Amino acid sequence: MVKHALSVTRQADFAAWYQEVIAEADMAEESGVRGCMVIKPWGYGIWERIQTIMDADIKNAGVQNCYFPLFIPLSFFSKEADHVDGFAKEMAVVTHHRLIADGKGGLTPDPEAKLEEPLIVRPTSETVIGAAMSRWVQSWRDLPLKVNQWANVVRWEMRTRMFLRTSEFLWQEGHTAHATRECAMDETLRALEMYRNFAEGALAMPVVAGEKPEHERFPGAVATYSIEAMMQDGKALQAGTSHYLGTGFAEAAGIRYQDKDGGHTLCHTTSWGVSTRMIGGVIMTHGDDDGLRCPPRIAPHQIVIVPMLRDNDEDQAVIDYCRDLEQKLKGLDAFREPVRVLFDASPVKAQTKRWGWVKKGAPIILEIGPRDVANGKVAMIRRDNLYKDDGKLNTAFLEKDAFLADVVANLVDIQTNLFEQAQTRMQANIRRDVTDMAGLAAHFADSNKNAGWVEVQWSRPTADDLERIVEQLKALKLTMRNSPMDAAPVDGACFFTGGAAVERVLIGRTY
RNA sequence: CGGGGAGUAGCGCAGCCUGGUAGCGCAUCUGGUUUGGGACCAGAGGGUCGUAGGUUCGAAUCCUAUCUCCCCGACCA
Repeated sequence: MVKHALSVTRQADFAAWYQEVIAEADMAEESGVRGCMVIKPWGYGIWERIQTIMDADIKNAGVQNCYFPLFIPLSFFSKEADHVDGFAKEMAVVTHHRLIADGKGGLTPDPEAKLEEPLIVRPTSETVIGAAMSRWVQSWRDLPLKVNQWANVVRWEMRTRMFLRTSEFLWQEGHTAHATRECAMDETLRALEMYRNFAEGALAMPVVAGEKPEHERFPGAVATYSIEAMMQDGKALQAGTSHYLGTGFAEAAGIRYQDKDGGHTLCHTTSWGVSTRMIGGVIMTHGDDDGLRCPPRIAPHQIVIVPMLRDNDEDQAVIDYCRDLEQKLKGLDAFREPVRVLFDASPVKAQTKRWGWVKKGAPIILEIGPRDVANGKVAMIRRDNLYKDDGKLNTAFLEKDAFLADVVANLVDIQTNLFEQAQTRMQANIRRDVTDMAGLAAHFADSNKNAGWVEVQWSRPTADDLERIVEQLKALKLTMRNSPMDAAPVDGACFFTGGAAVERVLIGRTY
């Protein structure tokens, strides 16, 4: 029987396990403000890694970073009707600009300082950026216009969960304007592919990229695409979205260009984003009963050196040996970046440090004691392979030089291993042999097991027909996730209507 | 936003029913003995009991309001 670092297992209570990982890995904590969290150094460090890698991808695609205001005038926001319908219910509104004493020792908004026009706190920035684009775009020579911002946004959520759905969250939002529908669609799909590659390559999180059904679209979008990841409990997590917005936002904001013939034409716009939600996805994709397993590419520290100090004369030799290792490791490159190594010299017991780094998910933990110094060895723990078959810690005692020669390959192997484990699990849990609603209900009947997703063929009905289907699925607590880009061609009848199928769609439970 | 549960030391909890100025385990600090699967012994420090009102001679305890968290539902780019 293996003794695990966490008190709750995934099997026993997945939701409680998820919260314990966040607490024990010291990633985030409650803030006292409803739905808002404090992101602590280990959690924020992972976010910084996500930013670093994705920011390079974004710039590589010819997109430039900007910053737009947190506050949006209500009148800007009101311009696109569908957009308003989608977001109005969850908006934070600023109505005053000054506080005065309330006479009871506290403060209250000064009624004299009411804003003439309320400001909303951005839930997304299509409207302000659209206003800027309308100034920036004059001629066909100004297109395409591609900007991105890293920012916080606020959506007044009724029910929140750390990283997965918080009232305030951090994200990047890319916004582009193009001359034609084709160019805008290319950009929408480019962003989607960028996200797929990032999720799979950097987060080691397999995803299905596809188009959202009509009723799951972003408010105001003509087409919405997503990457969907499967968590260890089988639920889907929408981990990134990309929208083709047509000309609706351009019309609302007045984004027009003068073409070569002198005519004024509306632009086609896109927007796309990923958020701190991805961190929740990493936890639920790679975490185990000992905490997080952080993929090396996004681990703030890829290798942590823990000295086994004993408050005696041997300590200095151990410290020197560790420092030497630290310097040699820092000179190496993995994934085309310098290796990130931490020598954890904090005045804490070695065993406590070890389990702390296990829970945080540091990919490689080195334990260095006097015996290693004397023998020229290191004791290495790989976080993706923590235990031996007998349940004991799988510590490898390696010659220092051999360790240094293999360490980059080990990091790459951990990254690959985490991806393959998740990939195998996802593929094993997508079923394609469910043929009717009764079968679907039966498949998802036991909510305790990982039911995964079911892929069906459908005719993509609209209006009332679609609504009826959505209601049927809702009764089973199911939703349509997306229609995979790389699904097999259709070869049968619609799962719901019996008509001719036009595409495949994934059905599952969701976060 | 509806239903349910909870908020007492850094963490996990008891005390509340039956009001009398707060306790346990872990963690922390000091000293000693230890040390490669989360050490042991001894001593010590730490809490306006979520917040604000009310009842009372007296409130963690009773009443009211409110904030935050968790679960279920509705909602959800």
